[in-house]
Amino acid sequence: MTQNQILSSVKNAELVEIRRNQMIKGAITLFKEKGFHRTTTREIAKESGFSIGTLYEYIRTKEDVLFLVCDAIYEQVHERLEAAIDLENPSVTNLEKVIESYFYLMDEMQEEVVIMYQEVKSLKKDTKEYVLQKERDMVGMLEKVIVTCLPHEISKQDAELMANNIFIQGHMWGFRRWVLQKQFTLKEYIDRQIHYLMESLAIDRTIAKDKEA
Amino acid sequence: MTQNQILSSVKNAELVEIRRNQMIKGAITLFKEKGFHRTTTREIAKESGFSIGTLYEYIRTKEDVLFLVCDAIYEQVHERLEAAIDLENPSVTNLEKVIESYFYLMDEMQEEVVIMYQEVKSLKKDTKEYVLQKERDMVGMLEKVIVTCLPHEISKQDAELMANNIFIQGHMWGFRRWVLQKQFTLKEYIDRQIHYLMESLAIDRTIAKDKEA
Amino acid sequence: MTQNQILSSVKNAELVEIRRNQMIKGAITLFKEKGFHRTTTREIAKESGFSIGTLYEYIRTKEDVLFLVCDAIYEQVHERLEAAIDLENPSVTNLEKVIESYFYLMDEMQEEVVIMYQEVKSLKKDTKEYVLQKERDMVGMLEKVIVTCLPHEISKQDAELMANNIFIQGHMWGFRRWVLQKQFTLKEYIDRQIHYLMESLAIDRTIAKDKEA
Amino acid sequence: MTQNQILSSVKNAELVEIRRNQMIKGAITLFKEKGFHRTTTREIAKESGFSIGTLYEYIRTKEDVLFLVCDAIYEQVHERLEAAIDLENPSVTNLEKVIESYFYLMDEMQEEVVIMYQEVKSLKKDTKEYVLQKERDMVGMLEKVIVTCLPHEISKQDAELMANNIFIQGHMWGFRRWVLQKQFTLKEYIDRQIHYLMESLAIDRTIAKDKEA
DNA sequence: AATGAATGAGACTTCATTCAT
DNA sequence: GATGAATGAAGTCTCATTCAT
Repeated sequence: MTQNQILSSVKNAELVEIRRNQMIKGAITLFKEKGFHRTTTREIAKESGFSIGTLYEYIRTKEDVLFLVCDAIYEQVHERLEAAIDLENPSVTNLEKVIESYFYLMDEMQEEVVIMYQEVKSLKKDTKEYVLQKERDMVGMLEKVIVTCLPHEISKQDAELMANNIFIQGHMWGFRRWVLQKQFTLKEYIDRQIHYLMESLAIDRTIAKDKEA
Repeated sequence: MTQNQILSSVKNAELVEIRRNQMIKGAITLFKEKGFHRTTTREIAKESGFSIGTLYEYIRTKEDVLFLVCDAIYEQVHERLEAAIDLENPSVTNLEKVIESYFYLMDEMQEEVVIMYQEVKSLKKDTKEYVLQKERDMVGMLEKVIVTCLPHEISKQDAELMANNIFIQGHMWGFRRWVLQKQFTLKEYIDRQIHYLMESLAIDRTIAKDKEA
Repeated sequence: MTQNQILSSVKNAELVEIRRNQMIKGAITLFKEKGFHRTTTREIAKESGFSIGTLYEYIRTKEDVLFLVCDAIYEQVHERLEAAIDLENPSVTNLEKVIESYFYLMDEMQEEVVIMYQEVKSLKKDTKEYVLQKERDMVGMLEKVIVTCLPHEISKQDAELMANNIFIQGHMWGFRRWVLQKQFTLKEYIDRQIHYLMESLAIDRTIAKDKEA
Repeated sequence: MTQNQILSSVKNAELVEIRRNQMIKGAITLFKEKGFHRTTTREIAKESGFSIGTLYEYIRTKEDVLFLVCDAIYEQVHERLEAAIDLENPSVTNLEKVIESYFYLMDEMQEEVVIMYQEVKSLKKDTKEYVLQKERDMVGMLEKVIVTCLPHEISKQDAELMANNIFIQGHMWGFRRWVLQKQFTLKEYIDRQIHYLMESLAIDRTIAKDKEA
């Protein structure tokens, strides 16, 4: 579905998926280590377990690999996030759980997140748009959870701001790890961040409670 | 002072500073556009207004330019931040003012910030350490303001967390501009972020007020 | 066998040998003309009949070419010298024949010898050691012939000295050609050098004859 | 006198000589270490104790430095050799003394000799001719000593051959030092070489003695 | 489909030489 | 006479991409 933006000379769709997944896995390993620009296509091919010739049977340019990687990363975040969200029973507790899940996920995907921060800009306009849209979707999911789970009204704008804040606080755990992970365990980090997020909604909650009353 | 880590064949220190500033200016322009890796040393020389030979009279390698750029950016942030901080008269209002100043600064330096996010990783161990230390210093300044201006006690850990949050919320305005700057004016963004930051300290403030009483 | 010290990205060993031989041939042509330092890698590639990219598929650095050339030259000398030596029937005549063959060989390889004299010093420690060892081997072969073919005893030291003298008298024909080849035909040169070499062993020979008697 | 082939913008002849001697000294130091091609003009200037600009006041091109160096080396050999030769009282002992002196000189000037072997070829036609002529002169001096000191007649050709042999046996001590200087002390080397040289003239000497009788 | 040898544009960097001060 | 900053041609090497097998 999503990978179809990238042309391949190989017709067998199943094979294309297999090879591209090998490629994504190999590329992420390398990008984590040395970044996109310092990684060569030969290295990607080798790490993926096939030859440079074969690599180019499945992509057209090196940038295609970057796109596949970015796409795969967001795809993974999307899946996991979706699985964590349950809008059937909205509640503040529920909101907290989603945020907690998201933070745990970001801990797992620290290095992938760093790749995104560093390399997305290297994508060409079109593919960049596409990847950024996926990112927006993800923030949108958080935003929806906020709006749905809060007991009181919150402006669209404020909801978006909170969603963005949560979003990057998740990333921050990864890309500022050399500072944060010295001072906090993951659990502490999550607890304090959620604590402050909830605090920042306090007054409104009071008002909301008044409304309820 | 800070540039002295990079060797130059030119002896005249004053001239070195002039040329390096030209170089930093030119490089930032180009890095904003196409990033460090896609910018060639020839382009940097040309944009700086001198020949490739002259460029290499003032640096040893291309990476030196990146270091100079990163160093200059943090230097600028440091100066401006320092100027904005007044610890003589600590008060919550004062804290708000510092945060506001910082956000305005981050608006001005959006693209520089993006460069840092994308390219710092390309620095070699030593220079990276140096640059990251400067970053830590900056967060440290925010942390100190928080501790000093809050009317109540706050744990070292929490102060650090808040400082980090503020720090990256400033960056976020720049590197997520395609989202945020569609929904917020700068003033709105600053207002809402400060609003929520203050809220998140609410309970404590109440306690503090109780103490005062 | 000997070329294996130099890494190649190309796996096919047979092809590596073919290309390297092209390269050695091309490089020797150019080194004769302008020396190692004044010859560019592009020129070597062109003279060898392939592109600069291909050149670097078979070597890592320009110095590798020099090593390959030095190695090939000594390899050739070695083979030819070995073929000329017959230790089954040691005799003074036999010794004279070996020396003669060696001088003829040095005549053929004049320019290669000049290359060695001028450029070996440019090799890095390791490869230089390797090449010099090969040279020692060659002198060792001459030394062995001397010891074996002389009818009388000769000290190890003297044998080594004679071998070294013969060795460089062979070279001298090439690197002092602008003097010697004006005054001597090759045959004359060989005759007179052998004459004097034999004379210098005269007394000993007499002693030897006495012994025999 | 000899340096006058090289143009200088500086008029003061005395100064020119001073500066050029500094230059030659500095350059030899560097050429010993890394050869002509790997030494930069900047390094030569620095080692000589003045600036690159000044260097170019006294020469026109880098090759001029090489010429000055080669010229100076032969000049020195020439002077020393001349001092050692005394044709007033020709005798075999006298010949031996000259050869001995020459070998001692070559021991002192080992590295300079290596420079000559490696770099003369880099000189342009004209200057090369000039330097080679000086070399021929030196061999000529040896030749003359041989002819004069030998008690018997020797053909012009043979005298030249012997002179050339002696000439390069002197060099050999330096450029094959890693072999010879392990096996011989300087004294041993000289003794054995002279021994064999004298032996090679043995028969003739006998004849000569007959004549005398 | 898979391979890997071949290609060459283009990157970084050096360094001999000049010339204004 | 001395200086050293400026220049840019030219060198080495890399690597994305192609294509014959």
